Amino acid sequence: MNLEAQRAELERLAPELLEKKKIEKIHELPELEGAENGVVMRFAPGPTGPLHIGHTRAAILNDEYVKRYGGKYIIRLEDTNPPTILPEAYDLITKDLDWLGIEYHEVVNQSSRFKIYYEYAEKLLQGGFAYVCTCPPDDWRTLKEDKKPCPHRSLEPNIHLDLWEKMLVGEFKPGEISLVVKTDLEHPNPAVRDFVALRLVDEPHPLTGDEFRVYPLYNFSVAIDDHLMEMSHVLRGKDHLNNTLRQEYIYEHMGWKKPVFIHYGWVSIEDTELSTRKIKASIEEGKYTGWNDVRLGTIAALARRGIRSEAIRQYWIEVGIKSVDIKFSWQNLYAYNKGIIDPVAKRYFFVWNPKKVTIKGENIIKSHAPLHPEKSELGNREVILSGDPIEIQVVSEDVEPLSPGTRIRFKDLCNSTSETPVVFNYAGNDLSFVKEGAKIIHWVGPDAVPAKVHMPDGKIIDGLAEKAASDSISEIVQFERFGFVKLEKGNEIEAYFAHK
RNA sequence: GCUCCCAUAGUGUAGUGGCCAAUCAUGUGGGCCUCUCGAGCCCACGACUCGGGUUCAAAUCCCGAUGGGAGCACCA
Repeated sequence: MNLEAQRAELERLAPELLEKKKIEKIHELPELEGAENGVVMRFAPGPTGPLHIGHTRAAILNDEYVKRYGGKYIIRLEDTNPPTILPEAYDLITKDLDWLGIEYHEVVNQSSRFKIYYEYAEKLLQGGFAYVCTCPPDDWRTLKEDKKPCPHRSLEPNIHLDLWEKMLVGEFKPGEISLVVKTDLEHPNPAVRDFVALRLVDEPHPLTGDEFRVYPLYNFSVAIDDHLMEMSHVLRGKDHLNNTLRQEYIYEHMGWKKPVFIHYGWVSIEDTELSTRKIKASIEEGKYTGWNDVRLGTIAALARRGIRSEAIRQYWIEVGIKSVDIKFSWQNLYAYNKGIIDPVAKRYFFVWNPKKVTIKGENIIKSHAPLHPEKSELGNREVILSGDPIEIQVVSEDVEPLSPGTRIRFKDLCNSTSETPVVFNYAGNDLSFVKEGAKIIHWVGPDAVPAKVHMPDGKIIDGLAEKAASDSISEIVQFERFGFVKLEKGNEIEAYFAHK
């Protein structure tokens, strides 16, 4: 029986089986192994600047899991490299997290934990799992690349403890001494052989000043903190795969139970400047107006444009925690955002590239345009136009190509036929006109206010917005036939473009 | 150079050996619609990287190739 025949037979016997069942699948994150009794998770940014879209995956996904399983969510600011710290970032980051809807239970600065790090450094030294090295950094690295130990590696713990003491009290200068964690010099992966755990920094720290000179390095402080803070799961990007390998040596040296490590894929975000260092420099040069310049991918910029945090959350949940490398898709993010804001955004007319046109044959026309096409309860924008002839402004491109006699419906206003591209004859207000093929265009009356739309590429589109739009300052609205924007107060109407 | 990770439509995703003639979303094209180049509804387009192997049966397991990505800092 071929496919057609089978189908025909089925149709005869059990037609209901042929109906395609539409399964609305709600996309969910996969379960986490060993999470049944709650989790402790963390998000650990360096306070080098405010958060950007790239940070939100880790921040949101960890949050999602803590919300799902219950437990504790710790924000740990990894401020162990004074030169790169931006003091205001501490506040900017928690503000960004709040905006994102992250429910964290604790905020910890690593800079407040130096004594703890020293304590564990000493333990590692005592156990023979670390050594204090005074080789020139380059020499030490070269030896490591050749799988060779430096002369200090095999010395007795007592000697190291003694040097460590001297390192702490200030007998050395930065670059002269460091504390190194032993891993496996024979390891085929050069990225996991012995790594430096603590070093000297002379630059004052914005929070602790010059109280400490011995600074922990990333892999060391992370391993200590993750254990002490009792992390059950560490969910982070794949770029940390080799760091995990290194950190696991510390767990093994100390005899600690490891958390569950999960690494999601690398995300490439095109066409968006995300480098904190570069952004900071450009702000100082005046190239960007600030951290919330709409050309940027910072949380502050996205919020300003009318991107909702729920959209970002939905996007990352959809993407999930697979270890595939992905391309970030603005388009998909915008689609989620549109789903959220379209049902609530008020509609207004914005006329770019405006052109004055006249309507002859009627001296008073009233317009009631709904603020939202499906939500009549939001009310209308009422405009009364009068004059002889009546004068309005429309988008030039809408009328320029018009040949005489073309039917045009001015949306929510009236019908007309064109006499010339700028002169129209009133043709009643019966909506069947649209059915007959009239083109619908939007317009603004004489009371329109100047408006500027700031596009994400930095371009500014000047035009006129209907007066009622001033009632929605600081809201996300839709400029019909243009796109969604967020309104800001200015001398005129300042709008920041979100997406179509 | 060494090491590691990954591979389903343009993008993201479901899929854990038979129910895959492959899911959903997004996108693109078209249609419906008394008012958006919007929304909604409907239709269409579009993918298992390649080559071997295991098996009655492979998107799914194994090997190899190719391609993409990351790490090899006294940054985080």
